[in-house]
Amino acid sequence: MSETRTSGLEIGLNAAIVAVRGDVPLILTVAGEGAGDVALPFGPFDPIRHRTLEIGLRSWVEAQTALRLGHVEQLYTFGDRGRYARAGDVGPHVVSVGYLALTRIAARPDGPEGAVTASQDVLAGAGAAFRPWYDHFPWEDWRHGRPTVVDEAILPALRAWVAEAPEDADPTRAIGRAERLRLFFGTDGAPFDEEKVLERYELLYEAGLVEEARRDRQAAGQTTCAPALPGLGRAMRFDHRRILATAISRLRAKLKYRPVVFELMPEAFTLTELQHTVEAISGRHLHKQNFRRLVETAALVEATGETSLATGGRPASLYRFRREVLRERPAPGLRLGTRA
Amino acid sequence: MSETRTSGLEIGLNAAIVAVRGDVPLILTVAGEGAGDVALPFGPFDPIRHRTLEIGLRSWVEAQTALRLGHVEQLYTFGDRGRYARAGDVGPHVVSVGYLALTRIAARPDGPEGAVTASQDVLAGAGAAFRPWYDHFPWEDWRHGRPTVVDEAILPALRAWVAEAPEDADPTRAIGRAERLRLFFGTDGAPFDEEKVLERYELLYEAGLVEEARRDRQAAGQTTCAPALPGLGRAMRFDHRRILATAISRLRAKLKYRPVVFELMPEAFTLTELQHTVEAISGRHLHKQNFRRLVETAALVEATGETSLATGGRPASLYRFRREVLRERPAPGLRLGTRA
DNA sequence: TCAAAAGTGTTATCCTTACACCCATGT
DNA sequence: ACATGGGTGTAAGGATAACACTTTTGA
Repeated sequence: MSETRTSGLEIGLNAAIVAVRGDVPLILTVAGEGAGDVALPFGPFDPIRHRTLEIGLRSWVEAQTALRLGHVEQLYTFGDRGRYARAGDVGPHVVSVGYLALTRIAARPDGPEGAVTASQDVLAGAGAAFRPWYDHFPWEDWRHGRPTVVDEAILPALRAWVAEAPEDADPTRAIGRAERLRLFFGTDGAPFDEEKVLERYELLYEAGLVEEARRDRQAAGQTTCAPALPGLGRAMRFDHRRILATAISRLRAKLKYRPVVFELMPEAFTLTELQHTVEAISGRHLHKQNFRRLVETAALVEATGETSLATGGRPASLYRFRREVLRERPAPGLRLGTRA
Repeated sequence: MSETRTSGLEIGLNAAIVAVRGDVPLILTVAGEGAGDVALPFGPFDPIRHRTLEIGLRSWVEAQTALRLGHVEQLYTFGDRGRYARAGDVGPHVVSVGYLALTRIAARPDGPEGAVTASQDVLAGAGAAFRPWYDHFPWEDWRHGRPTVVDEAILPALRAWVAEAPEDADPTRAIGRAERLRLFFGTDGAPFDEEKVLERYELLYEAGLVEEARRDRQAAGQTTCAPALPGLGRAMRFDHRRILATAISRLRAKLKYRPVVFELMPEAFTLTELQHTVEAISGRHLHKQNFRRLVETAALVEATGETSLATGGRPASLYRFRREVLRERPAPGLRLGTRA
């Protein structure tokens, strides 16, 4: 599952494969070359064997991981390997196409983090594992309010970086450092937009605070590279964390107009489980009553008639996704407002 | 500006370059090989000379057309050349990355359609020309109500196609022919969604109504290929019309949350001109008063103090884009509702 | 004076947000 | 009985959609 190289131009497919277990959004990772090196699963595109990029992606993912992919969506095509790419890192030239894919794993937390299901056994053999995506983006989990790492580490560091050059040197850039900080992190009265995951990551990269920035600059021969800020999550290989940021952004946006959550849910679920899944992905706390009315008025689910006893309180009605909405409404999703 | 071919895998960049003149949205096209063959401008990506795909795109576009591109955005990467691709059509394997780019041309209709501006002279030399995009998508212009071609040609033909197999044979497809017709074309009480340009085109393709479908199926060796329905606009080379459909979809969506219209407007403009440009792109008629309030409350523009006398009636105040909104609001766009 | 297009004021309706409260189960 | 989470009704505020009307120019 590591990059192969041939001469000439090559197309690589990178997959951000997402699942949710309980309240934890997970991303499938593979072990990189060095110790502690974590990467997204990667496969070459062979145009002879596969008619389209998506078919090629599904093919190697399903062969190597025994996972059944639900929704699959192209994210972005990168022609470069990070902005400060090392020559010789990969074959001469790899253009990589990023994909987001959703899959279902054993739904409930049935043991410690290390517990594996049948499909995960297969993965473990290849050095692959689902890991919580907030391990890589601790500043993106706002379910319990603004994360402490934002106030204690990120904002002070970014404010210092803003102070270095409040108005950006680059004249092609539409807005300066100060405004980007304000808009992307929701400071100084600006509303926080949970969809701007990529913007936040790129700001942290540009400010040199994430490990990848330090690594890339060092490789590019820059002498003065400050150490990365601690607490900013686990780095990934190449620009994989940027791809993951793109995936999270896209998924958080898509939730609102397409019923993609249900690709991550078991067949039957309670409304609270559904809410927790949406909260896990969007990184926001939602208002219970409003969420329920939203789901109800959107007619996204129907009661199965069963109830779940595993709640710890009053038993909850079980629901299933109402597939018919796809035929009825043009954009069926959870049109979350600013609060719920 | 035509496809070159070498051995091995190659990356091509296709650009949908959009401008607006008066009430007419335009797309830059180049002459293909055969007579009447129209294509999107195409250029190879050379990873040695250009660090990123976007830099590569801007480079050959600006070199060949003397156009200054504003907003540039990646659309989609296609690994195949149409679903019924002919072998040997292009070099062994070309993966093409589609881009949307916006540019400004002489704003007002200053003569017949053939009139050229300075930059268009350069284009004419390369066989390139801006042409109205609704030439390729006559069913997408709903500014004066539902287009006649929809009622007279498309709906009857699609209903016949639905009657052939109301429930789709393909079980992986979420919704059947009947529902797709209803949702994508807004029949039987479903609301019309002007953003579903790609979905509509693909439906017409699948139903075998557009010229490209006939061409591709014939090339794939299908014996029974009904002639394409007349009146369904000018076909394009390869899958370029699909790329253009993607571009229009994306632009219509983006209008609503990013101030991209202004990339197509001259420095100063009247509110009616702005409205007409938005209507031209979105293909919808907008309610004047509501549009004006929208622009005003969103604080997207500011008066220049000048007035325009070229209105044919009462002179109109001139406005310019208020760049500061980029710093103030997180998603500044024309949040068009269902009516305005 | 009339046509043509600019520009304004106001109301009914729906959707979003937020509040406070009741219900059914396990311990 | 009480803790825990499931589940509901309803009112305030704001945004949207639609109405009809006045103003300023050129011909």
